[in-house]
Amino acid sequence: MPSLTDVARRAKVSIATVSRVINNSEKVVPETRAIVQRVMEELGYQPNRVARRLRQKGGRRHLLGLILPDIQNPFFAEVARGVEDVAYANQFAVLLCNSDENLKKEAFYLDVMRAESVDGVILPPIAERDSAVLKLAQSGMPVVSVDRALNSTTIDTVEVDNFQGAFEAVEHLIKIGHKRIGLIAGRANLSTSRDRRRGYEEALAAVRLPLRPELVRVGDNKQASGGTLTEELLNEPSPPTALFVSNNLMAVGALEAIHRRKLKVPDDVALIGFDDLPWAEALDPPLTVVRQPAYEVGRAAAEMLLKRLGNPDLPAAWLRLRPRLILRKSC
Amino acid sequence: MPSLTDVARRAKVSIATVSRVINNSEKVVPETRAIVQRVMEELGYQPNRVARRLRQKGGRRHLLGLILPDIQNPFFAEVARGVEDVAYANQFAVLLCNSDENLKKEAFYLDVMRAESVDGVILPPIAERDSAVLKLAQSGMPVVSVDRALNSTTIDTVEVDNFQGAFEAVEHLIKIGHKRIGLIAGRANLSTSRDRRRGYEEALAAVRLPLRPELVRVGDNKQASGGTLTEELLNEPSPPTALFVSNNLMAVGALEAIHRRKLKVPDDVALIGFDDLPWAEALDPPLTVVRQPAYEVGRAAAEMLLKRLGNPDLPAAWLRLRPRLILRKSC
DNA sequence: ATGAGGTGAGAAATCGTTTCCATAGAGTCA
DNA sequence: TGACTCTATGGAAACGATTTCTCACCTCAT
Repeated sequence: MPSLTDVARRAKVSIATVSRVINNSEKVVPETRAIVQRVMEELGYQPNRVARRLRQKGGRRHLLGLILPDIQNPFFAEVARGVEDVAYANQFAVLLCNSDENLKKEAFYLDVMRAESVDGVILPPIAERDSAVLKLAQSGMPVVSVDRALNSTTIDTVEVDNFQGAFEAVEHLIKIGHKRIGLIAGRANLSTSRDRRRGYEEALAAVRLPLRPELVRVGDNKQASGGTLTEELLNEPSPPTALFVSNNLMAVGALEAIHRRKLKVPDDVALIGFDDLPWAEALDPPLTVVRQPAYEVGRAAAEMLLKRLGNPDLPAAWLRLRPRLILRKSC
Repeated sequence: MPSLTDVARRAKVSIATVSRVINNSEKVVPETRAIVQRVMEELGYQPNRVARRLRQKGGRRHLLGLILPDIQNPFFAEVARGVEDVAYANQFAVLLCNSDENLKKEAFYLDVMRAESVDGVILPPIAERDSAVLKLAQSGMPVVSVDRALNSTTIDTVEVDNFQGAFEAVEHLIKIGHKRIGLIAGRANLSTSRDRRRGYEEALAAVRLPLRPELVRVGDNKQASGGTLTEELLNEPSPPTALFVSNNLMAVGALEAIHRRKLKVPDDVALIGFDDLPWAEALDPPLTVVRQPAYEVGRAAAEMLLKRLGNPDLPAAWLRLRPRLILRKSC
């Protein structure tokens, strides 16, 4: 693999000149430039990003980190696409890692990010007060928190109005006549779970429906827990007639559990999930969901990060996108 | 961010000694080691991977590249998890990119990989004779081809027995009485598409059923094309009574199209897809599929790559995993 | 007491860039 | 013509590690 030095030697100029040609910074006389470019062509030279990054402390490394809690969750996959498309358009590569909702794994990857000296990091923090992330941000690394909020006002954030989305969903269930509405809430410590739960509670309160703790369960955002918790709820002495499930995977789990009980959706139990699924239409029945603009979330986060790289002194930005209730057949 | 030099100065030793402590290579007297370690602790020192990579030409960079055609396809997401878990267990970070089935994008990312000097690259090649990938491999970069085969015998490959899977699926359709079986094939230029198609053809031939070209359509592996092609097939003068769909996303599209026509699965049209889906059970009806061991594929690929890093002179390995027909309700 | 041998640690080279500073040569102007 | 400014280019330092070479010092045997 040829290096700058090889090119310089072959073109009979100094490495400084070659570097100038590459970065077409300062002036290089057209003839010299032509020669150098020809030699680069001949040798198939390509600058070594590692060396470049080492030297260039202030500059763009054209690399950004994305740490996702679960790449198998279609919501995050869609966020990733949003990030990735913006990155690619700006010739950034994305270093994508999976934290598995595991703080230790996240810490490992944050270290990797720091050590790889990426330009910035985008992530849905695993907990609201995630000290590893806060520390990284304080050390000067640009960080954008997506989907979930961090307990800090100085960090760029892109989130969805979870309260509003949940409120509308439960409001809809009430409007079509449900009085006993169960909630399968998301993992604790997540701003999203809290906000969605609050939406559920206030939608009930708004029409003076009692909040029944026995109809509320807390899951871990995975498909399996959606199933077992739904079974628990259906086993209650007087089970709910409708279910609001705080995340997409758990909603699928809930649907499966209901099928196992040979119950009909929506006649026996109505169901609304949070987060759309590309295959929601093909489910039995097509699932009513609160759709988050996941792609937009990713796109906005990446753009926010790039903007911050351009101007590090910008005040922290906070973007809240609107979710949308998509009515299908499950309620 | 403290550097080796800072640690050395603070510990009153040379940078060489600090380096030796870090890599606990050669001998360092315990006392010195203790001092250095204490200082590293105090300063929160962490070696800079960029600098390390620059120098260390032969050594492990603990970074591997994964280029996926579509991260939103659950099959690839599962592969990614397999890769990622092995990587994490060996303290490797994964540089994950999305080629979007786009050769130009893939080429860009391959350049990034080379420039980032990753240890090796894992990818499902976008085409069978993918010159960019072959060139990279020839330049000495370890490459593992997953899921899809490359037109080369010198590249490590992990694939699934697509022929066998398709054969069994179509054989099953025949066994339950279908005679007019449609095929929605995958994108051309893919070894997987070719093998699955061959499985379809030979399963028909095995029982002397005619191969009807009008019942075969070629899609692009995306959900939308599954839908439109299914509609085309259903519009045929004498439409198929069963459909074998060569990929998971297209199968979902097919299911939706069938629903749009108010037809019943499996009574009006039976359906088998290739690739399982985490939510296949919740579909209407639960989808019969040929399940590929996606996680295993990723795991095996990562292990193969790590093994090659340990011993570059190993002959090329070729692993073919068995898929499994999972009978649900769609046929 | 002296030389051999072993061991721990420092000095310096190196990786491939960027960038600051120096300089040669050309051009400009009085 | 000499002083002065440009400007294109070269030289060399720096980035932060690894690694080779070298050396000082200690031990032990002769």
